[in-house]
Amino acid sequence: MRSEDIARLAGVSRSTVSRVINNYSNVPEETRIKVLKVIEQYQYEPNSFARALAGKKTDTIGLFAISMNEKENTTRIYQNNYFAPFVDAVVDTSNERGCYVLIHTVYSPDDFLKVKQAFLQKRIDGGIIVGTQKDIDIVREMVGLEYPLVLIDYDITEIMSEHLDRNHLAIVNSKDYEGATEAMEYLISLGHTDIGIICGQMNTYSGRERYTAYEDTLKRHNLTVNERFVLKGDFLKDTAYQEVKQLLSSGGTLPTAIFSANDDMAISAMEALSEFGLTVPDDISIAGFDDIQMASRIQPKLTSVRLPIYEMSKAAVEKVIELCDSQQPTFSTISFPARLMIRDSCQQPKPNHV
Amino acid sequence: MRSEDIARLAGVSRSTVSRVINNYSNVPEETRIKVLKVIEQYQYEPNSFARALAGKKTDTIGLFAISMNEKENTTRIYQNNYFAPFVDAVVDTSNERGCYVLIHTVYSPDDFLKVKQAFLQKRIDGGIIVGTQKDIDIVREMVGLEYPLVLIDYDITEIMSEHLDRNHLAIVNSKDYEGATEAMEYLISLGHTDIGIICGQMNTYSGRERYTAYEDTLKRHNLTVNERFVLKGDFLKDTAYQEVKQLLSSGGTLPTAIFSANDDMAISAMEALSEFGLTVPDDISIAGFDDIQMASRIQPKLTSVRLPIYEMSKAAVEKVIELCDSQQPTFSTISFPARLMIRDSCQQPKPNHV
DNA sequence: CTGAAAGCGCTTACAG
DNA sequence: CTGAAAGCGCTTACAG
Repeated sequence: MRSEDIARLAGVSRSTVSRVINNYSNVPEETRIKVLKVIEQYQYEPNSFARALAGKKTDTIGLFAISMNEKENTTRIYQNNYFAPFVDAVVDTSNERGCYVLIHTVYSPDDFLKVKQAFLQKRIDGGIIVGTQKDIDIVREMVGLEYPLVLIDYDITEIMSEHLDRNHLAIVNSKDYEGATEAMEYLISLGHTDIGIICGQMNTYSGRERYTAYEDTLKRHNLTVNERFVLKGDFLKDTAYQEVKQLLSSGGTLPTAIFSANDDMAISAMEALSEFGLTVPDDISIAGFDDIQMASRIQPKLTSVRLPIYEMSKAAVEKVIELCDSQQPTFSTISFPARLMIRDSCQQPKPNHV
Repeated sequence: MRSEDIARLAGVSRSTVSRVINNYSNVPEETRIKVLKVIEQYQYEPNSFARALAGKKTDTIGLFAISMNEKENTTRIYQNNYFAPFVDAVVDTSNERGCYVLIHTVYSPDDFLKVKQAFLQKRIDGGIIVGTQKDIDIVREMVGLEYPLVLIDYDITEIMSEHLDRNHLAIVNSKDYEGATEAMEYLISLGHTDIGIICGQMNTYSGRERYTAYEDTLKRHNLTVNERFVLKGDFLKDTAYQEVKQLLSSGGTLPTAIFSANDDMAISAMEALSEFGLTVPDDISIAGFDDIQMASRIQPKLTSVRLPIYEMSKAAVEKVIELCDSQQPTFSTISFPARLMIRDSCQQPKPNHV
């Protein structure tokens, strides 16, 4: 069934069929109805490729999840508790808006070729990139392609200093610095002075922001950053687990509280602590970040900073669509608030603690 | 940059460019290299739509996740612990095979239109359908479209009796019956005789299989099915939670063990029990199904039946691709083994139990 | 081995 | 208001 068939059946030309499909105003109601009826009857759907070729949009956006250091076959990206909700929300919102979404995972720089291809082959109108380790080279290249693009969680300063703030770009961030600060202030308000951190990946915006908030808050309260308590975690469960184990078995003093740059790592830390015979929050308080589903379901319930993932994803989708539609696109930036969800994993430090 | 440009630059015709792109054998090495070099140099990518229009495949498969009864805005599908791994694995495998994947969620019958459209508009070469509540009408319609289609978790008997076993269809299942039987046998071997079940959705294949295994195993051991212990759960956390609460507060006898048709519901049940002052496994044993990530991370670690999701997804992708490629497609069926992961949530019933 | 040409199924100026 | 025609960027018989 092609538009030509519909045309014949309805007794009009392909042009007219096309006009009704594309909602042109200059077709009389009578004709429109006649054509629509035939279309309905035969369940006709215009070939999307032909439409796109002839200049229409593809009505599909790309969602690219970058996770270069998750090891193959161990941690897959959608089981990563950070990505799943984004995928969820982006697909949802796009579908609501009548857009299809093409989804692609990037585990290696090679995979990035496929992302570029998706644009070059005109498979998508625009794209959303989410994930850790988006180094500037890749972003520069993507931005250089001049297709509508939304970056989730990216350092605006970097964009600005590289003059990448083009008019087909938008950045969607969360206020990680503020959120992390809130968590730190909370820990300090409980009376903690020896506070450790499990860092995220420092080559991500959020990784850096969460760490900087940690450092700044300590300094503001005239507390020192104990290098021994600054653990590398890379946002990865395993890394965090190892690092905590190591700290525990080091024999030195321990922090009375730990702020973890994400929940996955916080939970790993709890496991490590528990295996070491330490209880949360009795012995050590732990606060996480992301407020993943599991956070409120483990024992003790994890105090964590919640990000409005759904709203962020929605904004991202709306932004790409907007960028695709507008003749006069603009560069824009939007940042969503984060908020501390206080639960059971933190309490005052034991008075007898060294 | 179009093939014509490449042709000019390489001093050949578009036909030749197309031949090297499509790996025709009858182009001399010299010419091939010459063309390839130009393509490389300009990072040319053939317009996917033009290719598709001219008869090539689209190299994209659709992944449709059906979840008609998750309520809007409460449980989103990718946070549903059953779907996330599928999405993960399907995207992974497809990408490896050089395929893009178009993903779409179906929350309502209306959404199904979009799935049909994806086929009708020729956006995809084939599709995979995963999810609960795939009723036969919809399947019949999809199969009727005559596009390569793979159904994950679908009752083969139903397909056969409806004569839907067409040659562009494949079914990928897991041995839920065997897995559930294993769990039940295990519970019985521990000494349980009063075993309850939290059912999944009975209009899904896996929901029925898991229940039937429960019933059959009890009968085989001459144990009776106590209707009071058969709880409706619909695979949903909330429903399960409510039902368990209700059973607990009913005042009647309680089962000594509960088999839950999925882990989400098992965990909800554990929450309900804990709020009621009951401990797992001391007071009541619980076994789940799916072995989601969280199963091994909660306290106590949940005994659960593991499904080889990754392998199933991979098989599904390979099957669609195979169906798309072959001129002589066949109807096929494949079923993967499930296996009980014994952890800490089950033990022998207390001797003093009524 | 290779080019000219038709065709894939649309959309959209253009002309009337 | 509407049709004929050109064009989107490919692929593939066809002919040589």
